[in-house]
Amino acid sequence: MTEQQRRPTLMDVAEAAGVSRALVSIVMRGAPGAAESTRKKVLEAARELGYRPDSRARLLRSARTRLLGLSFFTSEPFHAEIVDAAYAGAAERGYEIALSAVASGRPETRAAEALLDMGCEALILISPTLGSQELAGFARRAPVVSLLRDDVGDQVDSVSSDNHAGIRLAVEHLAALGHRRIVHVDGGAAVSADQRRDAFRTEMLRRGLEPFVVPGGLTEEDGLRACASLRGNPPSAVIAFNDRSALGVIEGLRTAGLRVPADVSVVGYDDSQFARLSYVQLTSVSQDAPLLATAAVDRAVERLAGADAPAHLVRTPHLVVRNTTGPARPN
Amino acid sequence: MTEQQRRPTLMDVAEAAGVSRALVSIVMRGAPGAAESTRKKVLEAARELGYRPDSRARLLRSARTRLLGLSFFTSEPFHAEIVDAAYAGAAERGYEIALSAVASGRPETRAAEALLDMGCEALILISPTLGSQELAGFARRAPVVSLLRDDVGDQVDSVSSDNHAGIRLAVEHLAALGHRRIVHVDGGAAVSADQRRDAFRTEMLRRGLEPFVVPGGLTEEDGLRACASLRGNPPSAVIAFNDRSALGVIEGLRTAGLRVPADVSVVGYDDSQFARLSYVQLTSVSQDAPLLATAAVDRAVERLAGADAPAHLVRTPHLVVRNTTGPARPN
DNA sequence: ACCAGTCTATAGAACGTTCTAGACATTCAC
DNA sequence: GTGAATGTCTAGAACGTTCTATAGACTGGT
Repeated sequence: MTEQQRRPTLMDVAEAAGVSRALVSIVMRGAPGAAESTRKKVLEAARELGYRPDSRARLLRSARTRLLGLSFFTSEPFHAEIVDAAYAGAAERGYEIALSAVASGRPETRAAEALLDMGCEALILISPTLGSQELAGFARRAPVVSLLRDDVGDQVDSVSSDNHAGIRLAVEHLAALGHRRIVHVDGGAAVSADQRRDAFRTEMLRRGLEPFVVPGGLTEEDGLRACASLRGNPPSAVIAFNDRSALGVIEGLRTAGLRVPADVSVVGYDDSQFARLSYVQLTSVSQDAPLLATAAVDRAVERLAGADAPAHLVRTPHLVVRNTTGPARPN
Repeated sequence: MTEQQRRPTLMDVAEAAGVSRALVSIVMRGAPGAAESTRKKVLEAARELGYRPDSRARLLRSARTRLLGLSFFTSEPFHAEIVDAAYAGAAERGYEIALSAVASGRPETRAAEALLDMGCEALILISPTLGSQELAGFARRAPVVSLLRDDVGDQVDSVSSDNHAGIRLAVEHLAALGHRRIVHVDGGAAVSADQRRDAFRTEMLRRGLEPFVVPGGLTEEDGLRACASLRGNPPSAVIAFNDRSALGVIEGLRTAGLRVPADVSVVGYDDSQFARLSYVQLTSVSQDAPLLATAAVDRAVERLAGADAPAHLVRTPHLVVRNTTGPARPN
């Protein structure tokens, strides 16, 4: 049962195929320098023995590990979507992904250090909370790409979503439906809450509309609470900071006897898996995880290919219209 | 900017401290065999140079890597909670966790192979979908622990939650509140749906109650749909297969003009992060991610310590009572 | 004085790969 | 027919650790 037989090495395959270790290495890597006939022979021997290259040794020896380190938060469902897309993006460019989670007793520095220790050539950190000082420290050891956060100093690349554009899409959409009294339930002290709030003000004023902003937050409770403060003078439409908050808002409107979208339209932000699948069918601004993930991978690869200096890339979000927005009620 | 200076090695530290490589290794590992004075000296030199051990080399050379491989699905939020807890559990026992995700273009076999290639001593697979044939294949190379699934053959350990006990808790709770017409919206073809359905039947019959079962599924839509089929003869209480389905049920009841819990009580399953934080305040059966995670880690460690044969462990869930359950309406 | 035991330290092999340099054949150009 | 170029292969060093074996310096007991 527990007969842990030693796993076969290059040497074993070499002996079985009657060639040298180096040649087996060449064949396994798909590198040029082996005749087609021997290539077949070696591959056959490897298959026979159940040989798999040892990634530790491979990583240790090779000049280029072609390994991209990716850190994510276990507490953020959206990060999982990015992880998913990053695997595909990396594979396309001939890179592997090494994962490291930021978890309860495991701070971000630890997660990042672990990736470096594994031999990652570059780091992609999803919504890092580290100071730009510390980020710069990592950047001295390998290219670092910050994903979902752009105020990370000039030593670090960043790929983020255009918050202004996202809010503009939401305002545009609602304005086109005839809404005029639009309220933004903001994200409080959250990352990028300021950007979205400012964008809301700008876009509303540009259209000659008054920008009502209500303090909110990241959770359903925050949305619910914000909604309560609107009691007595309900808006025609609400743009929430994120989907979870939007859900709270919807809940609040309902308990106040208002229908969505017949009486009030609601727009979320994130287009989270939840918003998509849920019975809620939330109209939401999508940051597009796959897009962001591949952009981050691309940027990391470019830096490794010798791109001069860190850049701050911004991707444009798009609006996904579902069932929580509709024409404004004539009054 | 891109001055990638070579990272310091044991050799560099050894030279700086004026000792041998081997001694530095001993100090860095905290192994016995170094005088306290030199230990300080070496540590100081390492700190000075910013030395960090190279995990590739370390993993390659050491007999015991003390590395536990953990595979999870990016699509399952609950898995993230387990990953979180696994880090803590492993650290407590002096092990590290290596992560590998099952993602879109990345099947489970690939995730598991990668972990083995990295030198993991044991594998913990969260809700594996592999056949017991394939699982046994991995088990020949290293101890494998299946988490959240127990029908995995006799070559593989499993740690799962007692579905029968979970359902019993829910039925008990509702019965104690005076509910008699209780409906189970089941999980369709999902893993452990059968177990929960059977448990529901048994527990209801034991109490002389008729076990109504309605086909459901994993998502909010499934719950919503199931609810629609109950129209006309609403139950007094509903036990859903999971929290997401429970949410759909609640939504369905509401649109039918029924209040929760005043008119109908609803119990979910999973006690997901979502159910906890949400404004919904769902009463739910908790599988307790930390408990399951540490149990899985423990089991892996025991197997590595030489535990004879694979075992199938079952952990008991508990009920978290929140605001979606209340006394049955007298009629 | 001597041996056994303990503590500290080191040299050098080993882990399983990739890389560098070069050997040997064969082909090609002239 | 010669030199260069190309294609195939190999020996052996290297990557940065840990491990095994052993050396030397002390102790303390006889």
